[in-house]
Amino acid sequence: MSKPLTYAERKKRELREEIVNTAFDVFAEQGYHEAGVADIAARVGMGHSTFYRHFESKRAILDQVVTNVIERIKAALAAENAPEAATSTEEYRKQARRIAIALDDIFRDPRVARLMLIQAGAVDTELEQRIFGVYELAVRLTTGYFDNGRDRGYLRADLDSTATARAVVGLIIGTETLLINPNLEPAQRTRTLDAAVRLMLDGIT
Amino acid sequence: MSKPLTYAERKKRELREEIVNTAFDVFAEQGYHEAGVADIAARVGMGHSTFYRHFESKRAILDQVVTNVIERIKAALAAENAPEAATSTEEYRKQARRIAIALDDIFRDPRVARLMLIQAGAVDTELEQRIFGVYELAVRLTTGYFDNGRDRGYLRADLDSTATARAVVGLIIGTETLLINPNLEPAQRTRTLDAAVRLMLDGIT
Amino acid sequence: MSKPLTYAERKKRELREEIVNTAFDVFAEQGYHEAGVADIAARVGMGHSTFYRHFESKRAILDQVVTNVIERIKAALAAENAPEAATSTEEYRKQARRIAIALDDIFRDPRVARLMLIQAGAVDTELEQRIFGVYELAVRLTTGYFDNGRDRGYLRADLDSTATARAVVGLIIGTETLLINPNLEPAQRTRTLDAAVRLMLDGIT
Amino acid sequence: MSKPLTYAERKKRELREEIVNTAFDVFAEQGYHEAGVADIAARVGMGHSTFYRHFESKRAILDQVVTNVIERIKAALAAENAPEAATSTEEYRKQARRIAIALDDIFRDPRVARLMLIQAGAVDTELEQRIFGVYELAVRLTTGYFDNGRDRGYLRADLDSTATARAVVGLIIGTETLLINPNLEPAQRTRTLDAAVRLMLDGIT
DNA sequence: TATGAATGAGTTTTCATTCAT
DNA sequence: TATGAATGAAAACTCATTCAT
Repeated sequence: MSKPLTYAERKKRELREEIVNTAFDVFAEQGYHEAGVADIAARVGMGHSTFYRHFESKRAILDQVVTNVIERIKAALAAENAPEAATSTEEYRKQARRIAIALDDIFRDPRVARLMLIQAGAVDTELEQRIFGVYELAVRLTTGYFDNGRDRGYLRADLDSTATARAVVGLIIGTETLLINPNLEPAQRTRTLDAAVRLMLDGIT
Repeated sequence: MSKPLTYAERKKRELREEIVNTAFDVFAEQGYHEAGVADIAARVGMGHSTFYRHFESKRAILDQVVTNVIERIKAALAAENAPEAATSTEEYRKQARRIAIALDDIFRDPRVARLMLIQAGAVDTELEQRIFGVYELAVRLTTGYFDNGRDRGYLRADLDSTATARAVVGLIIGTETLLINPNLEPAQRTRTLDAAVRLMLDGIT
Repeated sequence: MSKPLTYAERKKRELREEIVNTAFDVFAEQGYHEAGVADIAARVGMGHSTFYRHFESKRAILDQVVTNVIERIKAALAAENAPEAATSTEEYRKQARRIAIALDDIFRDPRVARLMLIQAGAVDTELEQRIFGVYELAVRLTTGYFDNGRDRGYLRADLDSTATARAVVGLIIGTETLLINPNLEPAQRTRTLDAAVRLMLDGIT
Repeated sequence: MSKPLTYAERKKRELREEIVNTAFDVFAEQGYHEAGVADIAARVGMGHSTFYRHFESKRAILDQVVTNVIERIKAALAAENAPEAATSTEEYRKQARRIAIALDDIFRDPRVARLMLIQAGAVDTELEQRIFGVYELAVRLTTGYFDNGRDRGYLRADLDSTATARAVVGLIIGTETLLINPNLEPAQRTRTLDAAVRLMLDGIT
């Protein structure tokens, strides 16, 4: 599928990646609107007009950054994408925990959390739609798990799978949002995530 | 406490409120950064410089809008602010539902949700801190409820109250965030909220 | 020439004068461009639109203030306006000193100095012309004194009366300008003025 | 001290100088407050935002213009900065004339005179202080000359050197101010300056 | 008549993007 | 190709003046 690349092509691709990565840092730190193309270019160490040899616009690179993150999220969700896998409550709990850990692996990076949960939604409608698209994908996948679990009998029979899936995805992104708060003691992260998983499985009662 | 107001003072106050309200609409619809003072003024039907007779700056009116919303949230939280109130599981369930409904009453207004959950965090650090401040207040109050419930024996004895409180608040704001999505069928709102409350109380298993 | 004024007319005239006086203060303190009509009105203790019942514009009141000062200067110059008066060197020295004192009486008021020597010239061409007009009037009068003194033999026969008159008027306004400097010790004022008069009469050699 | 400059650097520096020079013209002609950044840019023949690539603000370029002029004035004053130089009345007269000519060389440029003597003082307190600073420097230097001349016996023994120095500096700036008047016949300039020097040396009597 | 309210013209400044070397 | 230079569209904000009560 991929032809061998010339040295120049490889170099260019590497630079492109470096720009994306730097933009990721800069957008997360300063916010998309506060950040300037010049900030990104300066941090990469190149002239700011060179930026435009690699990306169409400031908006375009944000798209790229977001796309990358979304890919990673989708991959994390897909990895466990075998609703039939779990056959017992115990397996189910483990599966749930694995997914939680996989997602948290992505979101514990403050850049990811800040960009996806705080910045991206505020840029424009199109990006907002993309974010909501990911959320709804997660909801659909989760619905699948729930349907499977209910069919196999280790989830409540009266479970409203879609609605509950949405609540669970909400639980994840909401909790990750709260964990962005830099004033929190680090220990709270693990405890909060444990509590979230436990909440999902057993509720508080 | 309140002196009798002259007609002019009343008029001025009303206009101020109208501006705040319009700004609320405009910020929620277009986003804070996209919206201009001129947009707000035009929608109120006044010259743009008149805006500055009532507010110091664009940023200042955002503060006012956010302050108003925060007040309402605090009021909603405070209304049920009697951790000892519930003395049985049943009462507890009702109390939880009441709080959920009260909060949802506020957040079902798409302006509130868009502004607080999508826009405000992306404006600047100071506003972000205020938002986190409200979240943490909610966490503290919720922790109180949980401690009470655990003490009285109708909540799990091994409940990590603070961590769980954070997860619950995350559940609320995350779920409300997902419910902003305008592509959702309206029916999903009720079902999702029910599922969220149920999730909190009983988990999925 | 003047009919008896009604009470209302007198009141109005008084208020007008108060506004002029206040404008004088404000323009001198803050500078014409920095000062706002609102500042003047506020200090008089009236609404700012009332200002426009008494003056056409911000520029118009500056004109009035300047006119008043120019009147005073002209009066001071005219008081000694009798070129033939001095008949001896001694009388001449006294006359020169009297004029210097009379002018300094006007310019020692920092408002006058700041307004006339620093602010007024920078407003617009028309006002600049008026200021230059006063200077040239002073030059003409001084030329008259010099012609008289030369005719009577107590001034140098080779005196270029107009050119010298211009230098003398320059000496006055330049010295007064330097004396505006608030960092100067008060004692310097008298000494500097004495030196200026002495310079004019005897030179430094 | 100076590294070789690239072509681009030279170009940039030249443009910067051209902007400063144009700003000088514009400020002198229209006055600082009346002039807009757009006027300067338009006259240079560039877009108005380009201005901001070279200077921080409108105020900043005024500072630069004024700094340049002050440097020239200081240089002119320093050139004769050898109070001991003159040893006889005759030498002294020549020295005085040289200084007068050097200063007039600077101030005969109407831009210099208008900017320094009319505009700059009216901009803000900080600039006013800088102007007064130059005047006081001139006073200090002049005081040195006078002390020297008095010590050597070719100036009046009762000369109040500082006060007289201030009067002389006043004489210079005041006379230059009067010579700004565009209605004056050109011949008056020379005659007035001669008269001013003569006034300083011999007085009118 | 006196006033606060309203206004819009005008100014400075920023920054994503294009141009020319 | 890489870059600094140039640009203009846009936006926030000010204030002298007019309007309406």
